[in-house]
Amino acid sequence: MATLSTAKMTEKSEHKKGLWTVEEDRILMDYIGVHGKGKWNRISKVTGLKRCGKSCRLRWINYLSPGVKRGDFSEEENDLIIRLHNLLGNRWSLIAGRVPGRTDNQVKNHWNTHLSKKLGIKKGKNKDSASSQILSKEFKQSCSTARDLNFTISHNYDGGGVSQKEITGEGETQNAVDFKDAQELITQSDDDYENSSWFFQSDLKLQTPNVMEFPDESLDFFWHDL
DNA sequence: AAAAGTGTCAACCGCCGGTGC
DNA sequence: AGCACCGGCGGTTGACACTTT
Repeated sequence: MATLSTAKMTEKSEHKKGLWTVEEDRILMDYIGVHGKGKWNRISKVTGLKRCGKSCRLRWINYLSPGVKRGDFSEEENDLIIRLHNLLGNRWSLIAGRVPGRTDNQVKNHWNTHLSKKLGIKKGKNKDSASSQILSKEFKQSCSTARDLNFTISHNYDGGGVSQKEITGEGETQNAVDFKDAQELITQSDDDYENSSWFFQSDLKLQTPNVMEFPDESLDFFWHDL
């Protein structure tokens, strides 16, 4: 929480670092109350607050924003995060966008400190789990909007009863219908995630990169009943 | 009681993409 | 086209709290 004790000024920058004080929070809140969000780099000029724009933005998003939920994660939230992480990898902002009241930083911290342990996942440079790393640029360029999408989700199940599932969509209505199938795959997960037939990507070869290329809003129908 | 070890999480950093000039 | 600026992202760090010895 905010404290006056350890904050230091750097040699190079006039911007303060470290934990935010109550007074700094108040200044930032006042500024946003008057000017609204955005233009973060102007805050220090307008208010005299010795914080860089990035720091202000982060403080607002992760702490001061009224929509931010505090406290422990519920079982439902854990469940949702695990499912989404399995699907999206370390796309924390995308995951957080589907967990009401939680920020990407909260979700990321919670995953790293609680859920990854719970699931027995070792932290490391696992590019496989962070499947966003292997996105195709061509795909990115070709999928600028949800309506443009012709997506394919492939699953290789050994034990899940589905050896190969391909889902394609052409236009919004068709997508909504076809994604019910995808949703079924997702909801096949049971309570024991460690034993879940769809959890380990190395076994599954769940090819999420395509899915992850969807614009955030285009996923609404996909997550609808998740 | 105190030192050492461990866990948690707020905040920082570097990078990247979008935008405007 | 090239540059600067800004906002956003994921990875990482470090201060503090808590637990163990």
